[in-house]
This record gives sequence, structure tokens and C-alpha cells, in this order.
Amino acid sequence: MAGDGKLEDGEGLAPGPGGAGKPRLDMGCLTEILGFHLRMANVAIFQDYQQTMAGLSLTPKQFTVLELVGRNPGVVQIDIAELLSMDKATTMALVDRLEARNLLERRTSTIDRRRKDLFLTKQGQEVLQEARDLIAAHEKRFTSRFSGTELEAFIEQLRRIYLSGEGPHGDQGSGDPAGTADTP
Amino acid sequence: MAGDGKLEDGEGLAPGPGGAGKPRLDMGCLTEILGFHLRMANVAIFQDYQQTMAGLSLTPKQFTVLELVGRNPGVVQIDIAELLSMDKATTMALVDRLEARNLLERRTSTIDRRRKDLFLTKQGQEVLQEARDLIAAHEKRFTSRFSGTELEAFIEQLRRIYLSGEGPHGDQGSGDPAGTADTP
DNA sequence: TATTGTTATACTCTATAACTATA
DNA sequence: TATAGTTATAGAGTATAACAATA
Repeated sequence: MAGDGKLEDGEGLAPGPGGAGKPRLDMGCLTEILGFHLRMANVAIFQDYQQTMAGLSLTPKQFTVLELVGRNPGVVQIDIAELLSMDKATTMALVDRLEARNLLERRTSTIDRRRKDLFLTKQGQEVLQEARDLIAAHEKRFTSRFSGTELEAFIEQLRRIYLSGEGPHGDQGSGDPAGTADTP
Repeated sequence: MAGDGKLEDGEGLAPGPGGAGKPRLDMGCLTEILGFHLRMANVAIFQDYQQTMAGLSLTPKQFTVLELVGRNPGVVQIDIAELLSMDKATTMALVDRLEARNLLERRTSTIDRRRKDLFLTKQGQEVLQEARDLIAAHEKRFTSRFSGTELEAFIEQLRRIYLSGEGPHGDQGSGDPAGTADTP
């Protein structure tokens, strides 16, 4: 049984109180789980990202949306939501925050008044460019660990993970978490 | 990992065959950003995970903690927090939820009364085993896309992302908002 | 004084549902 | 009837800060 164990406190497990180093725990089946390594990598990158973007306070998703709106002026929320597999209500809140910061604006579509076309404001364009520069440096801290061919293969493998579910299921909501939620 | 879960942001980027559905947007610099692909892959795996574990309703983080406690009986929260780069308050909440479901229990350490040793309950052991089985099938749906050597290389690359702070600096505290939150 | 656990607080994400205004 | 946006609500994750007990 796995869990009944009886290790007394300090045995082998953790470094005792005051012990300096990291805890070396038995990772069990986690070492073989692709999703586990993926999440750990995601967290590591996120933490560096956060420090990098502290000044701009743009989350990865917010940056993604700014980039999408910047590259596709007039794109509507529903398309962003689908592309990023987000709920439309979640997308709403995200866009609200960006709009509140005056980084983008909504304009009712002239051809379909239900739609609100999205455009970056001048400030949004400036912030986006700043963000791109910061992110480039941030990215380099990780990509520099790989050779050109390694990086290419790495990204191809990541795409192989997320570009497969084409036909079958419709998208689903996400849930995280986390890297951040208890969500995966 | 750390996160308890939530991460996920987009998915579905794919060029879907179904013409009608997906928007074809210019992804701009996103296509070159490692962190973006990592998040997308994370989301894809998370969504499959979510469907797989719907019956047990265990988030990836919750499963991770159960596995760690199962493999390391008596481990304390602070060590789990450090290993997974989570805040100790976040870890607290996570453990609270597992305890509320009677999957694990806290016992005050006999040698350091500040500590609470963690142990799986009998029910926790059973749920953990069920989860392991479900996850094995879930994992296979993704790992089957790679050859043995490819998978090995892939995981090594992921580890290269998150195991960098090993020698020199300690890792860093937390700071994540969620892969969750608008977190990575 | 430092550490572990804890609580309180606030913000965000996520999902669902229902409502609006258009189409 | 269907779609795009919107609002309301609920449950969860995450981070910060402060506190208690113990070392």
C-alpha cells in the first residue's frame, strides 16, 4: 500500500527543519507523465514571464489577445474565444480589462450590429510593441538552451500535441490551471 | 506545475478542415514563441485530462499531490509547495480540499510540532490507484504520437526548461498566477 | 529570529445560465 | 430560430499579508 506508510518525520524524505536544500521526494509515476513535465515547464516559463512583464502587467493571455487584435484589426470576440478555446464570457472579461486600460476598443460593426469589432488604441499599440520586446528577451533565456534544430524539433513536438484533435471533440473549455487552477 | 490547475489558455489553433468553423487569424509573433506553444499543448492535454477524470474530479495538481503523499508518507506541505513551485497558502487550500474529501489527513509531527505530516487515507489510496489507471490511458492518447526515442527527447527538453535553476540559484518562489489565472 | 501552518483578503479564471439586440 | 455580446453567479486557483505556535 502505497500510502500507509510509516515514515517518521525526518526519514529520508525531506531535509529537516532548517535544512537548506530542496526536498528530494519520490516522484512516483509523475516522472513518466508527459502532462506533468509539460505543466512544470509551463510554470517555469510563466514565472520568468511574470518577472519580465512586471512593469507592463500583461498576462500571457492578455498579450496573446493584444497580438491577435493588433495583427487582425476588427477581429471579434467570438473568434478569439474559439481560437483560444476560451468561454465567451471569459473572453468578455479579458477584453473588458484591456479596454478598461485603454489598450483596445470595441466598435459596433457596420455590417452586423451584433458584432463589436476590436481595435488597438494607440496606447495599445505602444504597449504591445514594448511587450514584444520584453518577451523576446524573456524567450531567449529559454530558447538559448537549445540548438536551432533542437528548438525546431521541440516546437514541432509541442504542435503535435495540440494540433491533433481536429475532428473529434469540439473544443471544450479549459480549466486551469495553472497552470494556475487546480486545473491541469 | 504547480499550479493547481488551471492553466490553459488557448487551443484550437489548428487549421481546421471544417471550413466553416474556425477563424483563420494571423498569429503574428505568437508562432515563434515557445511559451505560447507550451501553453497550447498544456491546454490540449488538460482538456483531454478533464474528460478523462470527470468521474473522479481530481485536477492535475490534486493528482500530483496525492501521488507525492502516497509515495512519500509523512511529507509536509512546505516541501510539496517548494517542489511544485506553489505558494504555501495555495498549497494549504489544495490540501484542505483533499482533506475535506477524506483523501488524505494531517497529523502533527511528533518531532516538530509545527509540522503536519500528510498521509493518504484508505479512500485516498483507492482514488489514487483509480486515477493512475485513468491517467495511463489518457497519457497514451498523446504519447502514442511519438516514438520511444522521440518521447524521451521530448521529455528531456521539457525538463531542460524547468530544471535550470538547479545548481546555482535556488528556484524561485512562486509567482504564478495561473497558468491559471491569466497565468500561464 | 526563523519556520510551518494558518487565516483573511483580493483578483482572476472558468463555466453555466439567462438576457439583449440583432440577424 | 440563431448568433454576438452581455450580465450574473458560483466555484476554484493564486498571491499577498499578517498571525499563531513552535523551534
